[in-house]
Amino acid sequence: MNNTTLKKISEILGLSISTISRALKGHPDISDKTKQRVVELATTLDYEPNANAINLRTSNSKLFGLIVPSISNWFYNAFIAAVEEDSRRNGYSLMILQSSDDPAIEITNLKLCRQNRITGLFVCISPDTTNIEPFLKLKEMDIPVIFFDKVPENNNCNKVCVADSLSATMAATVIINKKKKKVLGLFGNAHLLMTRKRLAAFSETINEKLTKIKLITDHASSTAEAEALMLKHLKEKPDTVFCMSDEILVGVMKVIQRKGLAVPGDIGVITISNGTAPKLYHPEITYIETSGYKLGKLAFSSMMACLGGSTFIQELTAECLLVEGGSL
Amino acid sequence: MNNTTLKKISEILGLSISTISRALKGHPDISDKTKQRVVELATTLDYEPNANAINLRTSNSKLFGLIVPSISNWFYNAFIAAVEEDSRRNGYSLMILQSSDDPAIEITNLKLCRQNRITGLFVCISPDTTNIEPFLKLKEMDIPVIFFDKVPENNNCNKVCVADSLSATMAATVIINKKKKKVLGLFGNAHLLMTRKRLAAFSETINEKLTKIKLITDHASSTAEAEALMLKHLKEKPDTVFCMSDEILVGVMKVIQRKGLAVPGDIGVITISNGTAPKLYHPEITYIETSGYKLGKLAFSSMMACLGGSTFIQELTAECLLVEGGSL
DNA sequence: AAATTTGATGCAAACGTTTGCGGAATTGTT
DNA sequence: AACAATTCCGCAAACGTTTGCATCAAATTT
Repeated sequence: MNNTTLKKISEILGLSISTISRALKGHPDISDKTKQRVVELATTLDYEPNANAINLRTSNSKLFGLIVPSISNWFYNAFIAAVEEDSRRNGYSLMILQSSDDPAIEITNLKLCRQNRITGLFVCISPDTTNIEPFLKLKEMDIPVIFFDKVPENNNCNKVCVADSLSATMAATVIINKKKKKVLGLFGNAHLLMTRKRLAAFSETINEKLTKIKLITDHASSTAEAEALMLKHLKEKPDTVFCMSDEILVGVMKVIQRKGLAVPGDIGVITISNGTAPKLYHPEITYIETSGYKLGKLAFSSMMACLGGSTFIQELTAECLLVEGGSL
Repeated sequence: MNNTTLKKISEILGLSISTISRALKGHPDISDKTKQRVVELATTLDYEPNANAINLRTSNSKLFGLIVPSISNWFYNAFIAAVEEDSRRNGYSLMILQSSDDPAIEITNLKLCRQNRITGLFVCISPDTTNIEPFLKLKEMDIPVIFFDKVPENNNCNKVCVADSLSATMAATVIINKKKKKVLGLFGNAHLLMTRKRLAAFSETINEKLTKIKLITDHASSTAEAEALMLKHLKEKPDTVFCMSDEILVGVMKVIQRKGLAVPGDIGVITISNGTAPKLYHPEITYIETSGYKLGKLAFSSMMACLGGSTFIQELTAECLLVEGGSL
């Protein structure tokens, strides 16, 4: 372990440790000549400051924690990529932990974050997390917590979310404008807040405009289930299918391929998505973009605001966007 | 900042810091009664040991670094998930950094790892990284470095790789067994070692068996390019298309969908993949699995071996596996 | 020439742990 | 009753930094 320390440099140069420390960070008290000597030796010795010592001394870890159900997910991927990018640019490191939808692992991960004295936390809670006390406790310790995507209903915390209602409304509007007559709406797990919001907004929009659109809705909590439901509802001859998420879309598209249906000739397709899945098909699927990347950027700026002293509790929403494919 | 420390506990209990420290970790020198008192107070005060102080004192960070070109990638995702899982289970934390294929960012990330005194590093170098000296320097400092996936040609380092040649050979064998006559093989960026290996193994196998199979090969370095090439080569009426990677597969499938071709009726498809993409289509695409997850597990065990004192330099290869879809 | 300012550096404490060693009180052994 | 062993605990140094304050020589001012 060939670790260079300030002490080692100071001994070689016959200077004190504090002089080395100051020289290395360009403190005006130190003469240029000394600075140069120090910097030179430091680079040849491959000196790297010990982050642990610095954090200990300054109690500023420059480290964010990020807890997410799974990193193998198109949406979270994009979110993480954005946060990682901004963190690095701002001199922060990121500790990424996945909870696998297990509240116990979530607690373990949280503990890890605390032990590492993170400066702030980004967290997407698992669906089964009922007790968010441990997270709020961080806040009491002046460690900002930004909840994202799946957020607690509690409203005394900072949240950044996808625009669930708006995105569903936008999708519905597109469908209406295209003069569709019979729509199959496939939604996710019914007990998720996200699902309830999207379902409400979608059916409300479809119905309120007196469009005489016939709407069939159902819930699938996995791709396989979506596939089965699509197969079933196909008998009712919808002219359009709306998918609440990528997970659903993939199931739907498998049925469409299996049945050899033409898109949009035989059936139109529209989905809400981060953008990855819609681009896998031909024609590309028209979708309302709810970008994980944008959400990540938003979360980061919210974090920086908190660190900047803002105690303003807010719930932010990432803008969404219609991206036209050729599927409708 | 309501941080409980050993000192605080010791003052409340009228004991010394060392006693608290020992009590908390079940040291035999401490009486059961004291231990109980200490543990009790520690939990009510939400004591969490300061990892920075521990690392500084013990110079053992229990932290791994992981540098990867991009985390938004099906293969790396799976790899990361595996490493993250094993790390947590073994009491390690993981610092994940993405280099965006930029050698400069790679260096920055490496520096971050060094400053945080990581215990070991997993790294997939970017294609443009020519100088791996900085990585080898870590090794000299007794910090194990496990190269994965895209590894340097230098053979004095630990590597874990996908079985490039074998996977391509397996795919070719499947094609031969299915008595295909005219095969289009689409490969990736020609200057990558991986591509060269796969191309060599594939065409060698196809040709050597005197199968009279007609083989057309080409190189695409993006999905869009693959799409264009597929479109072009379709005129030559291949009965089978082999894709070297997911990236290629997606482009190929878009053309197949666009042309309304039936799989496997009009054309057979086989690919090498981590498994995500092939399952998006119907019928599911037959593929040779090169699992990021398995590779992650392998990398982790290799890391643990190094930390266990093994100085044995080795290049490991993850096994691969034929997964039958219905596309051939 | 004395006093003051300026410039460059060093001292030492602190951050929160771990751990070798030493010490006092209790218990056990002849 | 004298001694040895055991049990339980505290002292203090060390890990590598940062930083307020002190120091001291040289340069400047009076």
